Amino acid sequence: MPRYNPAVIEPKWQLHWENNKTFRTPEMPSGDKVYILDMFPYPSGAGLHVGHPEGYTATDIQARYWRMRGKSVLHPMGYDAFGLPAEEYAIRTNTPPRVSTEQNIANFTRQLKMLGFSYDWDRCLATTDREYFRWTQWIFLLLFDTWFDLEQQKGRPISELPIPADVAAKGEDAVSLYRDKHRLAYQDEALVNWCPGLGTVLANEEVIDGKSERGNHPVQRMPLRQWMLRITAYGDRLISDLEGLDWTPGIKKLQADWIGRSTGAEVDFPIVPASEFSKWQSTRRGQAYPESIPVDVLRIYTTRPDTLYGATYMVIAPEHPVVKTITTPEQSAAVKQYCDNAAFKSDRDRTDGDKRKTGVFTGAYAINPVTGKPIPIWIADYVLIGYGTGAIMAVPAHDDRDFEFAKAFQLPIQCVVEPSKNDADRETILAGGVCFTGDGLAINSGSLDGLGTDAAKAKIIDELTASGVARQAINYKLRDWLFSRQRFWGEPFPILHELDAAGKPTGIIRAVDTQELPVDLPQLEDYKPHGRPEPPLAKADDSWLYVTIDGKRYRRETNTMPQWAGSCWYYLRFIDPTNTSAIVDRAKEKAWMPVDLYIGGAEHAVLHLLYARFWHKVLFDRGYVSHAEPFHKLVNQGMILGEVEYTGFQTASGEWVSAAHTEKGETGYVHSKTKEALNSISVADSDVTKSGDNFVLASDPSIRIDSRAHKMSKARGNVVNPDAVVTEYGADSLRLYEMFMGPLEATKPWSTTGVNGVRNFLDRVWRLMIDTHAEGNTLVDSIQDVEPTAEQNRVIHSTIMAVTRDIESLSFNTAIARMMEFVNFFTKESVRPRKGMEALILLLSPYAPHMAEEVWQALGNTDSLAYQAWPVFDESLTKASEIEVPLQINGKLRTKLMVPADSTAEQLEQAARGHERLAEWLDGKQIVKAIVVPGRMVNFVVK
RNA sequence: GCCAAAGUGGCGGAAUCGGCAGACGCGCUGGACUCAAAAUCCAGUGUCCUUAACAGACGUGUGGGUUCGAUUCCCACCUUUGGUACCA
Repeated sequence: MPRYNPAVIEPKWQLHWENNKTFRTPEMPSGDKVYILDMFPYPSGAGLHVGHPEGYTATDIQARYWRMRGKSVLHPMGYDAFGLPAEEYAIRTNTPPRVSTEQNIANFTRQLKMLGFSYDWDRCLATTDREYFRWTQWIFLLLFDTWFDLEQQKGRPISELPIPADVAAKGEDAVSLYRDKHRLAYQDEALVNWCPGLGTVLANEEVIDGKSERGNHPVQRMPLRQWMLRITAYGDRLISDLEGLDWTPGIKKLQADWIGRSTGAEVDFPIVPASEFSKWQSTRRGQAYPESIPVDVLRIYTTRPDTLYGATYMVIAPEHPVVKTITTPEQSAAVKQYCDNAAFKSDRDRTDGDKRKTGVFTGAYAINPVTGKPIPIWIADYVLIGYGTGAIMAVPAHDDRDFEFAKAFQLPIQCVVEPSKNDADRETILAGGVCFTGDGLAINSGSLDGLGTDAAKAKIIDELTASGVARQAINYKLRDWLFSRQRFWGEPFPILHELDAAGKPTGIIRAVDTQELPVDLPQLEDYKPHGRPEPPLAKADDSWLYVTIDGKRYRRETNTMPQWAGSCWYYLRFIDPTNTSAIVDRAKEKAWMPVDLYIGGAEHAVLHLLYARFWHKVLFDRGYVSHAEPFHKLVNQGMILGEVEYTGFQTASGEWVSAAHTEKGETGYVHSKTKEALNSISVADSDVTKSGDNFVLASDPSIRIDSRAHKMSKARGNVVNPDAVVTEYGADSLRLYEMFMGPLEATKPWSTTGVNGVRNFLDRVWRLMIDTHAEGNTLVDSIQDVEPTAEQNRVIHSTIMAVTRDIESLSFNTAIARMMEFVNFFTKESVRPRKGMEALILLLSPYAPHMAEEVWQALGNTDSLAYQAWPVFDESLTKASEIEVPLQINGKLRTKLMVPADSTAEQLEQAARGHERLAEWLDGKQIVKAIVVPGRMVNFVVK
């Protein structure tokens, strides 16, 4: 065969691997196992993006490498196919979602196979498979059957939930409702994010800036009865278990911050006339801190109980229940207007713009329980109903938001924390003129005076706990997970609502028997959202919608699960994809889990990983999995940007404007002085030159040109299609290039000439071994069965050493560079020992498997190299007998010296002192000190 | 604003522990081969000074510091990218 032709070689080997089931994984690992997982893709209509193969190639290299090292490797692939985009695509193309999803999956599969990934395709699954979502529904029922025992910090079967005597006394229905309230999956009337544009409610995590993450539609808040998952119960464990994971500190922190655990205190402020305060105080002293909030108090949460003496007013959220009861008649009109306004505002409007504080006075007062003074109660939307108790004590002297609010409404500011003596603003802070949020010494605070912030916090909590006014409390930013969606293309809930004789729901719910799973989606002609919160499944035929069991009539739950559901546990199903009696076989689970390496995009750093960890912990508590955490090592691949573009700016009349004088306006770029709209002009590479730190127009250096790589997008027209790259350069070139671009985790721009460069390398490898003039795959004559020379051995063994080390540390770019050096070296050698050539092909095989197989065959092997032993290196052969050592004077490199590699420090120094070039430098100077690092360098400090 | 990551030639990037800055690739320049081109092979390629060589000076965002020696460690600042946004 004359030339390297991937168009022939690649399909040949793909077919070979498929027919021979080369990458079939054993049911159970033999010896060491390694589970290498990709974040499975969403099979969109657009097909594979060049970002996908980046992570997939990295994991494939790992999988192929560890197979050659003799481990049992589990390396599966599947599809996350339920969810909004698939449904929107289906509506747009007027195809049923199941049909369009299957088409998209077929296309993705074709593309993935075209790239030669070594997945065990027999384990492929899609979250939309009935046999898959049967078990997603089963896990939901497990959540439904579990309550969280706070004492044990553990999920337990609902049947073990202690029922209080007073509830038990009220009968079976009361017990049933009590249980429902404690389940990990529960229904709640909650203020939800309703998105009319998508026709569904969204999780907090799916709302960004008051708009839907998907589609950027406005989101409103409205009360709706929804399914919730009690993820907050696992908040502490989700934080503390991060510790043992091999994730970057950044990602861990992101998760911990998202969960947002804070410790502080809940404090009751009585809403009573000042004259009755002491009476209230003495009643409280005699009792425990009440679990539910009494009618005569406003309960707040604070992380700064040490500043209680500085609380000069209170603020409650507009949705707070006491708004109705405490507002005075004089204020009621203003209050009503403010609250109505807030309700109509989306979160976007609330947080938009300059965040100027707004609010209204209720007319009511509460008593500060430490000073006994009445302080006014205000309503403001900067206090959120969903966090803490929905009410705060405002300490304007020591909280930025309270300070701004106090300034806006002329409320008193009382400093109670003294800043350090050398604080520049000390006097102003003490006078209440500037807000001070740092730690300091308590002042104007009764018994706390003189204590540091932490000590003051501890003391005030002790005192108030003793007098029944406060207690220590923990809060999370994380909210319970809103789990239902009003869309068609998702897993139906396996839940039945009991109906009375008149067909009205009784409020009693029951789980669908696990034997009846899966609950399939009904056939629907019209599944489009209609902008009302009634789910599309409600339009199903009665035969689907209504069920009679033991003479009782039920209506099916018509909400569906969010897209996250299926991806919360797919890694478990890969272990045992066809099991019909359990989510996964216990022994297999124990043998294969946890996932040893998990690679995917950083966009899943919070949501997917948090949700999956939560489900995994519930499965763990209930004894279905053997590890508390599913993903041991996590790596986020960086984004691949489009090619670098040079952009210049011109006025409407065609005059160039330097990029230094432009800024981003509302619709595009404008002149920073005149605000005149500018046109962005793409400038050719050849018309640009570098000047200082910037690029400028070659014809006019005063015009700065913007140079950057942009995100790939259809609108910009810079999307690179993997199909086209494979057609032009081959899959091995695409794989190799994506690994050669730079570190896996870095964001990096695409470069077509770069792809050409690695293709060039593969051509060189080919010519190094294959005689391009002969018929068939004949080796070049220079490959001979001889022992390598010492120099050749050095190259061979140091390459094996470096490539092995780099592959294990995921430094693929440097591993490829080492192989290029190997090829550059042996291209010049007229005798190429067969051993060395075989080693190179094995080293290269995880990166460019098709070509490697082809050359391996030409080298006379009949089997696939997929399970060939990885080359071993002899470290003693990697070392040269003589090395070049730099000689420095005062830390500056002056010359170099050839010495035997094993020279001692003394020998090195002697050799250096005798070096003639150095003598010139030492002339007339005195050597004060000599620093000698054997094998590294010599440095003389001279005067 | 806050959090995270990052700033090295014309470009992507490399440099286990603080020890020869710029591996490898792209691009560019020159040469060989060719009628010619492509392909291939060979050589060169951080900036500046000097006619040139030898050599020298400078050089890892900026300014300081620690050190015999700093891309690497410390402090301050600037810029870029990503995330996040009133969580009391």
